[in-house]
Amino acid sequence: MNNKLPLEFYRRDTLTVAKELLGKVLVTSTSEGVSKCRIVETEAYLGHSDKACHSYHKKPFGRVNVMFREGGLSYVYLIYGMYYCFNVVTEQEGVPEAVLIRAGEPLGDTSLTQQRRVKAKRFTQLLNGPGKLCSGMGITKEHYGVPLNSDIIYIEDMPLNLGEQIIATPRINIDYAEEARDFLYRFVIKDNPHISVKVK
DNA sequence: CCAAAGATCGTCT
DNA sequence: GACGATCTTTGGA
Repeated sequence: MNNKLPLEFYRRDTLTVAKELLGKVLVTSTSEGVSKCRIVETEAYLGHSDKACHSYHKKPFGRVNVMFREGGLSYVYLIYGMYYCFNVVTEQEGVPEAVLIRAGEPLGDTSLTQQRRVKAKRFTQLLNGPGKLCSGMGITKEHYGVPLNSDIIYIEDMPLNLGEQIIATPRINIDYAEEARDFLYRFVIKDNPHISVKVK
């Protein structure tokens, strides 16, 4: 089976995409092998109105260039000099918005993910954070600007499980962003054990 | 040119 | 709960 989400899926309102990505299946394919996970936590970053967004009051150069392009591309950046974070670019060309994929639930054969995350003490800690997710799925700067219908990285359509609910909360670690701190732009699957930070 | 901070994680107390 | 690792990007002089 191969139901990759079409690129049109990403070329819509960023908050809608952030919510609808929950439950979908992220697939990566590297020289080491194929890895899959179910997306359980996302955050929206809204260019013009959002002080927490990398592209806030920015021109399309350097790291954020890909955010200004058409939805459906991958935006990967290095954080704190050590960890990658994986985002999905959304909206139309010229609207610099994206969704950060913060946590996933490993699916299928998880041996490769476990090899990449030898420090994880529990199964639920394999992909429960943006840096861990990139590490465990083998996502690096090589994936910067790659379209999400390519063979090396894509997302499969998948409905939420019966009875699962979506919760909106403030985003994690953006205390510097003044009023944007309080925006309810983080979305998680309620009660899922693989999310990065417990909902209060 | 240089200083400082950051959409994090693992370790230690 | 606090802190250090590590390096790109940014902002100010």
